[in-house]
Amino acid sequence: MSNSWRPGILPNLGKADRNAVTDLVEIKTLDRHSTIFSAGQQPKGVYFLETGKVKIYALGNEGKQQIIHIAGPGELIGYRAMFSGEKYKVYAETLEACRIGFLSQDEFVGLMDKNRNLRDAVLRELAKELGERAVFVTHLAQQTVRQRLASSLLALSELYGEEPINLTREDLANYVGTATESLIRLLKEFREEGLIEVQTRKLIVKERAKLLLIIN
Amino acid sequence: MSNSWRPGILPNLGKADRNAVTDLVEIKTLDRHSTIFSAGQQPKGVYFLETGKVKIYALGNEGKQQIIHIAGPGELIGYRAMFSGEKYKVYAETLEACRIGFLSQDEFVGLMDKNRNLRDAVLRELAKELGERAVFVTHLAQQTVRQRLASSLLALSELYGEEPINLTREDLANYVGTATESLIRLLKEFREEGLIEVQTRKLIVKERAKLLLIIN
DNA sequence: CGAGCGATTGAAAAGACTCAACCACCGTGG
DNA sequence: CCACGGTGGTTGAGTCTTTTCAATCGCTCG
Repeated sequence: MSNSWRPGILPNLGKADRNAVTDLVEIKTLDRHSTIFSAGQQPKGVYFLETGKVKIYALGNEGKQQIIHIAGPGELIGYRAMFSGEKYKVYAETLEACRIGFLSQDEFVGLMDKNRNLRDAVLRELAKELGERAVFVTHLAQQTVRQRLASSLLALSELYGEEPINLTREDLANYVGTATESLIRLLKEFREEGLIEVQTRKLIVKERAKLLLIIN
Repeated sequence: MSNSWRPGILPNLGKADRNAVTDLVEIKTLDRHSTIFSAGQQPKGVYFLETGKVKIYALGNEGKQQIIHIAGPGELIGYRAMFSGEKYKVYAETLEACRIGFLSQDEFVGLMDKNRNLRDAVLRELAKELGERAVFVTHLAQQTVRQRLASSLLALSELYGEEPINLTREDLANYVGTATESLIRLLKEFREEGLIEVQTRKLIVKERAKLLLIIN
């Protein structure tokens, strides 16, 4: 039970266990704006995102996207619906060119049967995400858009690491859960307050501490 | 892969598998307003709710509760944090007198090791809840309070079955994710529109179809 | 009977959204 | 090489939902 649990299933496995999964996939390259799967489809297996970023989003009644998660390199994608035996409730679409592999349900479940570490990692990941989502629900319900943008920028800067955050205003708005125009106005405020640096599409978090203060 | 998957882990197991779990617990009675566990505590096992209702909630920054889930008879509670190896992120508190049993982590994990059905049911339940929560996030972000109240009333009327929904205005507001006063005003509207019947604490859904229409 | 919690109402303020218009950048095709 | 079209970004104004604050009510329980 170490504290350094990283996002995703695979990053927390040892090299051998991880390779047991990744050796089975054939990596293909996908362009930006490619759909990996769509809501309503029956899951056939899981996807391994080797490089790139993928947005996972649900569609609201008026067709507005709610981005639930942005997956990064090393993550498995699409396992939730597979395990629940349901159809996908969300869409997965590449945000940039990605290298992605596929593993059929039979193969993956076969590995899980043989490999207790993998089984535990899957269980643990599902449980962890469920907890995160409880917190997320609370934030969404109780925090102002300003606070949520601060949270989002911090989370995204983790994901993007050294690179600047690179999302359209609309995607960012759909991630934060607000209107595009509201997001733009707040970005402007944050820039004027020196919290972030903005180069059109590229955002750089400058003052983590102050963003944390906004969240409070 | 039947379609009639019911909420919770145990209700979807066969009688034998279910009893393997419930036979190990010693049922105790808890009064209304009893705390089962609190955020920050280290999980020691799981709880089996034989009868009664339990609210699961997170606390926001200003101390406001966000009710994530209301558990009913037959449900297991508290497994998420146990599986993720984290401390509880949420609180569990009885909404009425309850009969509850406890099963230690070792006992439960031991059962899972021996019983594939239980293992699968746990996995499936976690995956299912995770999907539900994605939909919930989308609703919270995109729907009006009025729409969310309609959804909530429908969900709660499932849980309460024949009996009227029995929650304080504050709990209901914290479930919907709104201010108590806003909730009260909307309840009044719904009552005037004949959608529900209100007897102080007891709510009865009268017009399911019209509530669905509000959600759209 | 009084305390206190839960429920209710009114009025005002605030936060966020919508709509509409306009700008800016970029790749394309003439 | 430049005009064109389109997508994405920005701004302003007005509206509306929802929250907040303050006050009142009413029931229940010791």
